[in-house]
Amino acid sequence: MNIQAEQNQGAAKAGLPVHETVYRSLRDMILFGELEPGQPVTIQGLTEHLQAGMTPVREALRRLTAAGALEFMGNRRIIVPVLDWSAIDQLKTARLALEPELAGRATALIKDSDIAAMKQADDRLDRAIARGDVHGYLVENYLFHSHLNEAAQAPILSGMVEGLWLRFGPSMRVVCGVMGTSSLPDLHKDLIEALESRDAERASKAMAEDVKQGMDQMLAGISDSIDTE
Amino acid sequence: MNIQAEQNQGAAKAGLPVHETVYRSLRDMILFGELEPGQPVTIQGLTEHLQAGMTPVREALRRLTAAGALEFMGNRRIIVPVLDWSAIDQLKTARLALEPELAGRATALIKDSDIAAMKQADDRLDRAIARGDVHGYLVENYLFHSHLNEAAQAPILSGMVEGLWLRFGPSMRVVCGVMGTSSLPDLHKDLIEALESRDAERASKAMAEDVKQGMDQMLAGISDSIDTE
DNA sequence: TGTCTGTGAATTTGATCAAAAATATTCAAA
DNA sequence: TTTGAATATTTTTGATCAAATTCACAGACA
Repeated sequence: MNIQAEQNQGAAKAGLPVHETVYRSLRDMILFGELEPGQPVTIQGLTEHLQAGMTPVREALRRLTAAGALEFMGNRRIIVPVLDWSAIDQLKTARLALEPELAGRATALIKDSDIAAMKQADDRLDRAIARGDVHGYLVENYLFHSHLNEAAQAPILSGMVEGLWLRFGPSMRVVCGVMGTSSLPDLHKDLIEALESRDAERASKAMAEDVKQGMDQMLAGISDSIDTE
Repeated sequence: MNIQAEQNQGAAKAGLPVHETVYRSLRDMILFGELEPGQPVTIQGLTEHLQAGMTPVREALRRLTAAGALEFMGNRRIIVPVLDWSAIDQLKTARLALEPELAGRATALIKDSDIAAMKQADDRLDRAIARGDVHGYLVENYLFHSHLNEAAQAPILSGMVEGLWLRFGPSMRVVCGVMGTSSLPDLHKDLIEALESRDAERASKAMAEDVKQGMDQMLAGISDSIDTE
């Protein structure tokens, strides 16, 4: 049995319905770069890959397409979206509109234990970069940000941000693969300091910078891939 | 056959898959106040109401719950969400972050024919208010805004906004019912003038005001309903 | 080039199973 | 006898699956 199928089985143990465990498996695959932009995603392929029935897979795919994490072509085909310049620009706009706001809101509410958890994630992130582990980088970076977003206690806003991450997840891997993880910006330290001193303004600014650098890197990666074709 | 089932059949004529037509029927029901906050939504009820099979209905429901338009309770039940103060506050924040941006982007791109269509929608909106037609108000108001959002040619951002409208759709009707449509703000005229003079800054500001007034009215409606219980 | 047909995948239906809610029933205590 | 809590039963509803259908694409053929 493959890794995803095992994880799917493991999640099922928790008494969750199959469509939910399938959804989570797929979400993680998208978020952490298991899927490549442009890659077709078939129902039957996933039923085998995840050891699940057709209906649960269909439902998980609908949820992901509704969120924009997958793209539904007219002709009953589903693919992993390929982001063009405009898409990345829009994602940058949306992230800049929401994530600094969440960081600001989180500052007043976040507990020391949460900050500690973020520090740990950031440490693991640094080590992942040091060993050139792209997957590890993606996981820890997501954990770092999502932990902060959760702390803001604004489920609607953080849910929207989650949707944005799902959209650019697959493209992240490609960009990281091209650029390497070494030169990636690290404003996380600044952000953590801002949180520790409960400086909402500074946290918000730091987050804005982090988002800006990340998305600009994606934009740069896109123009590269256009040049090299 | 009921109205929704007929519309569903009508949409099916266009060669669209059933799950798509079911989705659109349900989306319209949510958007235009056919469903009440707190109301349970059952799969089997919808299969009869929309004259469709189980699977397409399930898929439509998954899409809507993924968008936050419906809420998935722990015990397999789905209801129309009841918005509390925090939810409305978050929706206000998100709308203020996105819709003025879209209005600004649309200003440079919008065609005169689009502006004309918006004017017509606004006229119908005024007439709906005059005759106290809440449903007509909701429809035309949505058409007015979505027309503008489409013009911005930013499908990711306008998709996000669409999701927000789905979240507060059901609560809109309740608020309108309590307040009446007569006192609702009308910054649409100002917005249209800004578009005609291609003044992005002014269009953006006008949109921000419109959103602010609309959401503040919802917040006021909520505190009313708390007071009166 | 255009049409036809086969193949494979998506879609849809209907049936089955499992879970939760609603209803009815039992039994003990006042 | 009546009340009420606990329990059993029925019914409704959701979850899953497997079979049948529909549809889109690709290759064969005119």
